Amino acid sequence: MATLTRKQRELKDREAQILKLARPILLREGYQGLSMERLASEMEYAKGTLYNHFPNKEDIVLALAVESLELRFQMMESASTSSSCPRVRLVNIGAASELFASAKEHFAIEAWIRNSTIWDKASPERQQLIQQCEGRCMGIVAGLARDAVARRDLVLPQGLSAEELIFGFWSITYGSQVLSASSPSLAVLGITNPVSTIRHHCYTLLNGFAWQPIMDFQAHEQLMSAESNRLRAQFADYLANSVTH
Amino acid sequence: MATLTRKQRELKDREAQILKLARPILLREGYQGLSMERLASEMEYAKGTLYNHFPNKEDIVLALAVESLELRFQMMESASTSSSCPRVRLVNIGAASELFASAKEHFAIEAWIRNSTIWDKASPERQQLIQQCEGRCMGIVAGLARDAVARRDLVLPQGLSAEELIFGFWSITYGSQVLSASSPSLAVLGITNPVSTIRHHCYTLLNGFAWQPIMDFQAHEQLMSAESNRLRAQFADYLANSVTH
DNA sequence: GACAAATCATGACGCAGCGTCAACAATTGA
DNA sequence: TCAATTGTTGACGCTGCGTCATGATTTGTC
Repeated sequence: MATLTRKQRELKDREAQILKLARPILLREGYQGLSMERLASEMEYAKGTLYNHFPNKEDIVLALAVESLELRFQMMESASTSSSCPRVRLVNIGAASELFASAKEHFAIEAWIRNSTIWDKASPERQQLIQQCEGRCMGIVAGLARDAVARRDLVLPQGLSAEELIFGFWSITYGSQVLSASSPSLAVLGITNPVSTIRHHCYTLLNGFAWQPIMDFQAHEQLMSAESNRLRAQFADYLANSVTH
Repeated sequence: MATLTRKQRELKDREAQILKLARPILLREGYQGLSMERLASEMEYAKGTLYNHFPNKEDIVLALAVESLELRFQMMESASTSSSCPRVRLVNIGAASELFASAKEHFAIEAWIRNSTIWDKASPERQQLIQQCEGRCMGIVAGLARDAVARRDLVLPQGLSAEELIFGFWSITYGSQVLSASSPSLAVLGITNPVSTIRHHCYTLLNGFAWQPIMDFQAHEQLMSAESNRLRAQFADYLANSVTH
């Protein structure tokens, strides 16, 4: 019977299945394209069953974001342990952030959850999970800055904490990624290669803070592309798979 | 008659009236809170009449954004002509940008239009208007950078155009503003004063590019707060009025 | 001032999509 | 074997967008 053949499919990790189905829809057709009825019918379940797993549509988006942020965290952690020199580690994290943003099916989710319409309707539990992810990411990078201070590679300017110093890099990276993704035709404005442009700014900012070892931009670029390749290989599954599927 | 008393109200600038009504709703209750029926009933018009002015709900949001960007442009222009020294002018524009972002009823609109769900459904005409505003803003700031180059206050690094140099400042400013507005509790992460933090980064970046005249952070701060006060006074009407009303 | 043409206003209607819930089915446990 | 519990279903209520036939108002013309 039809009922039986569906029952054979696991009942356990349906939540993961839902998310797996929802992610590409959200990527390809946006928030409008994702409807509970559609999700239900494509899964061959009734709508009510979905609501046994998620209290509302917004919570599905947050759940996707948790998955994505988990990936971001892993990439950042991998990048931050791939060297012993704090400045190099920070640059490597920059490469991780670039790579993450290039995977639109992950990065775009972050834009959705910063939308108050979505954030506010999701469950507090899920909201908290996201904040934890964010906190852990900040923890990695701020810790790294503190290492640099301990080693005397970096002197924090009067009035800036390690977290606040990192916030600048977070802002410029995230800001440029948002603008690149949403500003229709940066190229028309004269910005042809935003990624490389922002690399240049981060490099200048690092030198501006006199974060040792000072290097030239060539060396900076070489570090970034090397780490970028390493990460791309390490996380190929999570990046490529989810694009095609 | 009831019909007459409403007719007495101007028939001409109803579009402006609609926007005036819509803005505070959008600010206070978000995109969900803004409904065509509500807008219509609060204006004492039928829904169909609204659709004589705007093809859809999204277009209203873009129209609001055009108004806001117009204000941003004026503030930037005022800031950029309030000194003859390019570096000071750029810092003043930074103050304008801070001030603009502090007016949530304007800044929040920008977040909405970067949402593809909204952008894509709006009319091409309105989309184009927005892009023009953006272009004009970039024009001011990039022109300023070019002035600096002409005066030998600034040497563009190999591979960066004036626009690309400006893009860095745009990204860090905008990024920090988005994060401040949407990251629930930056303070928990250790960022207590994002605005002043980003001032510090911009200052460091300017020095990093060796943009003359090099100054100390004290001087930078003083410039910013002076310009901030000047702008606040000049644009008091547009900032305060729209908050209360 | 009378009448036609053009313009504008109206709100009932069709439709899509969210979330609920009473009814029903399956599973568990004794 | 028969509760009791747990899981599934889809029709239903409701909100809100955008349309359009109908009717009102204005404009233009003689």
